[in-house]
Amino acid sequence: MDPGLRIYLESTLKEVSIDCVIFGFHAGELKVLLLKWKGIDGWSLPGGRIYLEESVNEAAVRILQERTGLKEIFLQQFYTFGSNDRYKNMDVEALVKKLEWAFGSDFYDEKYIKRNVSLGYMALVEFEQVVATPDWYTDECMWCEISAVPKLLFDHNEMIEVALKALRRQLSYQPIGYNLLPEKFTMPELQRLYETILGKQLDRRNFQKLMLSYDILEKLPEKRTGGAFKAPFLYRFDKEKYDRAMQEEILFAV
Amino acid sequence: MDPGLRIYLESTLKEVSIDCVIFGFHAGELKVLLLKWKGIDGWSLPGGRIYLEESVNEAAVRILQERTGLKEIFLQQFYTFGSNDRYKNMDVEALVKKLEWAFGSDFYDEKYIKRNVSLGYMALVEFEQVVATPDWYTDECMWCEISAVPKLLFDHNEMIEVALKALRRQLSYQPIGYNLLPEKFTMPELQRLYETILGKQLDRRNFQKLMLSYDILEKLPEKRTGGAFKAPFLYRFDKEKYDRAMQEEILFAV
DNA sequence: GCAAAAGTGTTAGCTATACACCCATGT
DNA sequence: ACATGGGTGTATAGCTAACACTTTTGC
Repeated sequence: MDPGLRIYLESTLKEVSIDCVIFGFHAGELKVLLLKWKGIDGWSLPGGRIYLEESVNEAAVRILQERTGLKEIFLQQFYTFGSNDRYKNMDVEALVKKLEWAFGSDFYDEKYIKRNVSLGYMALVEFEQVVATPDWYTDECMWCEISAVPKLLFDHNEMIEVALKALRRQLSYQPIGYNLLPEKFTMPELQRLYETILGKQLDRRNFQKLMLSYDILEKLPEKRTGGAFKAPFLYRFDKEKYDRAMQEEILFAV
Repeated sequence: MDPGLRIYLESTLKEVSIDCVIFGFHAGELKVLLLKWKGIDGWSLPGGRIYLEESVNEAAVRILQERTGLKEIFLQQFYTFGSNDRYKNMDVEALVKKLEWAFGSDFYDEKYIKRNVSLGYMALVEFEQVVATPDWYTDECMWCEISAVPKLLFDHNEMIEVALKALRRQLSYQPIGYNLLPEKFTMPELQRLYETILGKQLDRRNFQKLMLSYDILEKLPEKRTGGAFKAPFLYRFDKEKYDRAMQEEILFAV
């Protein structure tokens, strides 16, 4: 086994790890970041382990930074997955063989694979700013449309489902967008984001009225030029008011 | 150390454990179940460890049953606490000494106390049905009004805060009451429950209208007699409709 | 000029809220 | 009888939801 990997395995918690559902928004589509495992034909969510001396939230921030290069972004726990049959839909024997082949015969250990509690974190990131980087286990990154996620390793498909549900729920009591959109964005872009997350169409006029009524947007004098058709106005979040709305959990009835 | 306790410690996960905020409702007050530790003068939330072969949700159900005698009740994860400074407000040295004195000098082990991730579960229970039972560590149970919780061991005060916040949030998109109230209850009792959780007064007529509009209540021909004053009607939840409302997460704008 | 997207206001229906009087029961 | 709590309906304000035409721009 790679000595670096060994040190990592031995200086981190064994029974608990973190998996991240990293949501990005691009070309009118909600996407998640996936990693392809070395040596086996399987994709998974980015994840990682917790060093003994860091908090789980710190670990999540670190893992996110390692995979995306981003710091100080929206990142929160959404569920902790602790089934003892988290691998029930997989051919565990075959997977273990492949893992041993790829990572060395001492990689597989009951305590690393049989019984692991995963803390699910979800992150909202600006797609354009992400520099996706694989980890020890993986050698390829991919942004995948939420509606076209392939069968993933472990219970990661379920994790995405649960994260999406949590995200939708969150949309009803907190504003979303600060971390998913670039600094300046147009109202139609914001609307597309909401529509994508909620999975339903919204009325343009009502959406605009609603968003403006929350008093967290600043209309800029500029417009987004260069696109085809009529140039839309640009907006920016008023960070202070946005944060206050986050705190207060004002009802966002969309 | 007690041999039973030793077996328990050794057949359970070491880095992860469960703490339960068990909410009950009695005499118009929201209460939580607390346990008093043996040998030391400290109270904590009921908690427990996870056997290697059970899922964390199964463990939570088991722990709840061990402490309250109840099964099949409302129980769900609300947050996972994984700070590495979860004991920062405590005199850890002194606590450890007391624990060793109470449980044997081999009780304390870095891996059991220094770095432990706690899965916070909250339960809603019918106060009257609970037969509170202490565990290995404790010898006394107490229902404590939510507004009068003493300084607890570990970070358990914070846990109650977070649980209460989650409960309030939940109230806005799911009905609550099935597990907190006896089978038959009056509208004023239900209202008191909501008022207690939300921490604010509600209008009687509007509350009744709202609750009835959700179509999850069944009005019974009986009344609650025996009390002073006019006898109120009894209601019962229509379990099927109630469960559907839980599933659908209909907006409960209270 | 035409197709596609963006800007903008009004109205109707509904829901949330505020509010008061009578009734039943125990003391 | 009176004090206390429970039962019930209505009117108003505010919000949600539905809806269409004009403007801009690239082709």
